[in-house]
Amino acid sequence: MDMTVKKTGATAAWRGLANCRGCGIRETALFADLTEADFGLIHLPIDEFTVAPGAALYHVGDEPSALYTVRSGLVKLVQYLPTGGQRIVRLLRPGDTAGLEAALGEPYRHTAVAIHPVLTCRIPRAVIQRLSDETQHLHQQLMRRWHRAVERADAFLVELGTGSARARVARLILTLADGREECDFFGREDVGAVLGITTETASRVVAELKRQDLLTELRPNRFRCDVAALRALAEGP
Amino acid sequence: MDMTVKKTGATAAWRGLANCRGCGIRETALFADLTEADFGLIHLPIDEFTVAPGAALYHVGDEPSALYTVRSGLVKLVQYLPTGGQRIVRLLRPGDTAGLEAALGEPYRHTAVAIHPVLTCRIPRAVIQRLSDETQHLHQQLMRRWHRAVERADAFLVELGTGSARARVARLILTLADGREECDFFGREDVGAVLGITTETASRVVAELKRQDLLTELRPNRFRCDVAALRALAEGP
DNA sequence: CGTAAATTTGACCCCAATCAAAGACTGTGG
DNA sequence: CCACAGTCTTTGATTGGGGTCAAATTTACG
Repeated sequence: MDMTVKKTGATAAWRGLANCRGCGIRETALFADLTEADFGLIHLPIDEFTVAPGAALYHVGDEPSALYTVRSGLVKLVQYLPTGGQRIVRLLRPGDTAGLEAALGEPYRHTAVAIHPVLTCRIPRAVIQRLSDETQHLHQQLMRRWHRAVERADAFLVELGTGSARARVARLILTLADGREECDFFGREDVGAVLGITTETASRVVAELKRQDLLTELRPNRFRCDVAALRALAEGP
Repeated sequence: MDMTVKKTGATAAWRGLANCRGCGIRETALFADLTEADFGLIHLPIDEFTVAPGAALYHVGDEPSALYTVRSGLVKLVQYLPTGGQRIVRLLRPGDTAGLEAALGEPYRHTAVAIHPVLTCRIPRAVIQRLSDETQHLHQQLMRRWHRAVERADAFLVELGTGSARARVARLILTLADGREECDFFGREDVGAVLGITTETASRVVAELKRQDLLTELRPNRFRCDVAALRALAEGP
C-alpha cells in the first residue's frame, strides 16, 4: 500500500483558454446561470487542461489558488491515514467541482487525482471572489456545490461503507453505471480505498462477478453489467 | 435494531425568544458577524428550545421550514438504510448547524435527534433568505458551515470508518473528549451506528476499556479517559 | 522481448457478526 | 418501600467473512 500519486505518464496538458459562454456543460457547471454582464467581470484567464490518469489536479495543503470543474472523466479525492494508507473520500464526475474550499481561502483538504483521463477548467480564486462580490448567481451555485458535496459524502458513508464486500462493490458499480448498462471501472487498489476493503478482497469480488457473468469485460476496465442482478446484490449480503 | 425515534420523554420544550445580540456563543454561531443593522432585518421570531434525549429536531423529508443552531448538547444526524437499519452520518456539537439544506429550500436529508439534552435556536428559512439577500456576512457564514459539514463528513469516513473496532471506539472517544480528560458518552446502539459496528461489539470494546482503566465511569455514561493510552490505541490495531 | 506492475488465486487465521441469555438500571404501580 | 416490567448493557459460544502473507498469472510498457 504505497500509492503516492503515480508517476506513470503523470502529466497535465494545457489545452487552451476556456470559452465559458459556449461551454457544453454550462447548465450543470459552476457558471451555469451567470448573466452576460457577469461574464464581463471575469478578467483572469480560465485555463482548460487535460489530466492523465494518475496525475493530480492539486495536492493536500497546496496554496488554494483555484478550484476546478470536472468537464469529463473521473477524479478521486484522497485523504491519507496516519498509518500511511489512503482513503478515497469522494469521486467527482462531470459537472462536479474539486477544491471548493479554495473559494473560502481554506487549504485543500484532499489530494485530487484523475482516475480516468480528465478534462478540467481551472478557475482562479480571484475570479470566484470578484464574481462573489458582484453577483448573487454565483453564491447560489457555490452553495449548491457544497450541498452536493455533503450529499456525496453521506452517500459514501451509507452506501459504500455498509454491508458485505459484495454488496459494496455492487453499489459502487451501480453508482458508476448511473442507470446505463456499460460503465468504466478502475484499479482494484482504488476500489478498495473507496470501499474500505483490501485490494485482494476487491479483486476477488470483481473476479467472481465476472465469472458469474454479472460483469462482462468489453475491454480492460470497461464493463457491461447486469443491472438487475447487481441491484439484488446491492441490498442483500 | 428498531430504533425509530425514541418515545421516552421525547419532548421538546419551548424556552423563549432568543436574544441573538446577547447570545453567549455569538462568536461561533451562525449570526457571528452580523452588524447591528443586520439585526434590524430579522422580523420573524427565533425560538429557543430544549430538546430531550431521543427527541427529534426534524425528520427526513419534513418541510424544510427552518434550520437549527446547536447551543449545547449533542445531536445525531441519522440516515436510514434500505435494509431498515440506520447509520449516524454526523454528530453535531455546540456551534454547529442542523438542517443547513433548508436554507437552499432542499428537503431535509437526515433526521436530527438529540443524544444529550439539547438547547437549540430555530431559525426560520424566511429569516435566512431575507438576511441572505441583504448582507454578505451571512453568505460567508453559511459557506463556512457547509465547509465544516464536509470536513466532518470526511472525518467520519476516515477516522471512524477505518481500522479495528477498538481503534474506532478510541477515536470516537477522543473526538468527544476534544482534548479534555472527561467526556460524556452515549448508548452502545448509537456508538455502533456511528462506527459501523454492531451494538454488541461496541459494548464489548467499551467494557474492556473500562476493565483496563482506560475509561473510568464517573457516573452513567460520563467517563474520565486516559487520553495518552487512547491515542496509542487510535493508531495501532 | 524482457522487466515491472497489476490482477488473480491460494491457504490460513482472526476479528467481528450472529444468536442467545444473563445481569444492571429505570420508572411504574401496588 | 418494594416488586415487576421494560430497556440497556454485558457476556458467552459459535461461525463466517474478510484480512494477511505469499505466489502464480496476466497485462502494460519501454
